[in-house]
Amino acid sequence: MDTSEITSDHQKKTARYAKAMGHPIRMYVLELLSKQNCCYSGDLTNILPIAKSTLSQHLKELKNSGLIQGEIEPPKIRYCLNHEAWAEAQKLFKDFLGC
Amino acid sequence: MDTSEITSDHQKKTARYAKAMGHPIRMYVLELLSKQNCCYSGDLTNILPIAKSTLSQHLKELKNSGLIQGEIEPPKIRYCLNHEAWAEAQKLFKDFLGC
DNA sequence: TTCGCTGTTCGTGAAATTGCGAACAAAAAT
DNA sequence: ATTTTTGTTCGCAATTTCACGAACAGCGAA
Repeated sequence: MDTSEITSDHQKKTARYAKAMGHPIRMYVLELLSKQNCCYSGDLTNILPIAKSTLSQHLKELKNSGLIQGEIEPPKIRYCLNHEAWAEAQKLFKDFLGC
Repeated sequence: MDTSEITSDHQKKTARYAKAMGHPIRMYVLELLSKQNCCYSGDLTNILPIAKSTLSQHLKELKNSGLIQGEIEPPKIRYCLNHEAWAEAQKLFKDFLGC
């Protein structure tokens, strides 16, 4: 079905950000990045008890949502928050939750 | 794998709330309830271009997350926010997003 | 007792998600 | 040139999600 006429653009956007946050591993990554600015994928692989392919998938989902971005520093990749998207998410959830 | 030792309780909780918010239809319902206090399932069925069984599934997901609750007023059901869970979600997302 | 209304559950199908190991690719190190 | 390191992608399996129509269940109305 097509709900595009009922649900608003900000509802779709908020839902998209929420979906990206809807997994504890991704919450962990986002919280880590909001505290320390950036991190390396390899470091996360050493910390988190999941396969590096699984971590790669989670990071991809966060990138696809726009919340983080990765900068290649061969052979590593440095991940950080995408501040533009982060600010947008802040505003959307503040408006939505009223806090 | 078991990430229960790495991801914290608040990260799991925030992820759970985020998951419930991760669909535009559920965002629509939550926003409606935050504005007008309560609504009837049947009214939503008339507004939203989705099958009533689909709406029932979405409402069930919101109930399972704790964000809403339904009160039976035969033959209808009246849905409203669960203010305790809503307040918790407000705090969790405020702490997480820093807004 | 039967009918009508409201909402849920079931079964289905398709798609998405989640996890993994293996294979691959790019770059640096040797 | 080869090896090592880092991270991605593929294929797989299992599960979940999302959508629906049909059947079911509870209640009030007739």
